[in-house]
Amino acid sequence: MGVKERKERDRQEMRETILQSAHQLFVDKGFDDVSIRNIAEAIEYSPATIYLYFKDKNEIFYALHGEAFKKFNEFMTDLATVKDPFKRLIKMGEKYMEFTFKFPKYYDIMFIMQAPMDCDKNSEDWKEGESAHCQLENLVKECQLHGYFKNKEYKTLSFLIWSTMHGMCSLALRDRLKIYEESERAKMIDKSFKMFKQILAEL
Amino acid sequence: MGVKERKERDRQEMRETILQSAHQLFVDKGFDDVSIRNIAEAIEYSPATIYLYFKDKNEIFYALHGEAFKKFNEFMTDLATVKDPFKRLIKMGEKYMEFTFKFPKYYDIMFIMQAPMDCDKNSEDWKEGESAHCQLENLVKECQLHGYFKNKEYKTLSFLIWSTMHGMCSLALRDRLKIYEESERAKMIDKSFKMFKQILAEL
DNA sequence: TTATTAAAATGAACACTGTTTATTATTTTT
DNA sequence: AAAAATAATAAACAGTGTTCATTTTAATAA
Repeated sequence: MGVKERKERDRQEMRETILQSAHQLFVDKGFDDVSIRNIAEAIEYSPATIYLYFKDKNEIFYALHGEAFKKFNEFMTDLATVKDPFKRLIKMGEKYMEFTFKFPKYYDIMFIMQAPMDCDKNSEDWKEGESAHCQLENLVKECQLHGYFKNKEYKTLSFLIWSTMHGMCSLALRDRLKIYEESERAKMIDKSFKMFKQILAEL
Repeated sequence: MGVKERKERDRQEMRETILQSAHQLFVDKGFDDVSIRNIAEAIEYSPATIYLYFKDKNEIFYALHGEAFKKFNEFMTDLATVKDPFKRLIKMGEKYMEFTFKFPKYYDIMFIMQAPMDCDKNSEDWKEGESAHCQLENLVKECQLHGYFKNKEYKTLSFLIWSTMHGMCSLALRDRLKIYEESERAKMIDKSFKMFKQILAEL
């Protein structure tokens, strides 16, 4: 009598359906510009039904947040092909930027959006995020084994690197480069990243 | 017959009143959590009246955006007391962080918030922002005159410095330091900034 | 001072938003 | 086939930014 099991499967399926629609709408328009009614319409259910599967809009946020990090980690997998750890670190930076500008709504939900971040640190969704950060820290550590970053605490340096990358990306994403001529904006990011690479190399 | 002049004065006064209330509410609750009706109630006028003085909520955003930068520049004035340009740059970083955590809603509106940034680059409000950035660039240039940052393009380096500071501050403000233990979070920023200073000094 | 004109303020509405609840429709169990 | 449990919904609530026809207030002209 696997009726309970089937019910649970149906439930998960419905959650998945909702999340898929939410996801699609979200990537196009961003979290704030997608309403529960939009999602409901897309899956051809009433708005109230959504609330049978998700506590509120924020719970959908968490799920998408988790998905975004999953996508991010997948995006980073081919780093493994680069043998030299320092080169891999640089490649990681390049891919970080690529991800940012290819999936701006993801980046937003991952690192910028104000959202009740008082979530369960033990949840599935959160692990993907921790994994991403762990990868950076391990890579910095590995660099140290190869003679880079001497007399630098790897945790602190990792955060500093992340901050720098995030700073550039988020300023660009949130249109704070208007101080520069339009033609220079993209170049600014490039040159800045180049200089950053150089600084890291000489560290 | 200075009636037209007085009318214009009244108009500006009303704009000021609205802005002051908006400002107060905004600093407490943040832009998104302040409604036109809130502002209207505070100044004891009907919501529709606001629209006689501001095109929409975004125009109020612009004004507050400008005010924030003004406040920021004022906050930075006492940098002048530091003679050595490099020390002044470091002090600037310290004050940048101090401003961020003292006036988080300001920082938000200045550097993080998604808002139609397709504004008039020639407006009053914008100039304060440009001035702030100009100060950084000039300071970096001055450092170069004193032997710092050799073979580095000052514009690019300025942006890189800004990015790093913004990265640290905005990640903290938007609660993205949950990967670290609660007790370590504040220290992380401190240590990270310390390392940044060291790197800059050796550049 | 009164009538006319111009300006300012508003109440009410529109089309949205997230969310809750009482009601109805569908399944499962007895 | 009847009763119980589950799922889905329509309708409502309280809120949002914004617009517009109407009314109130102030300035000008007769």
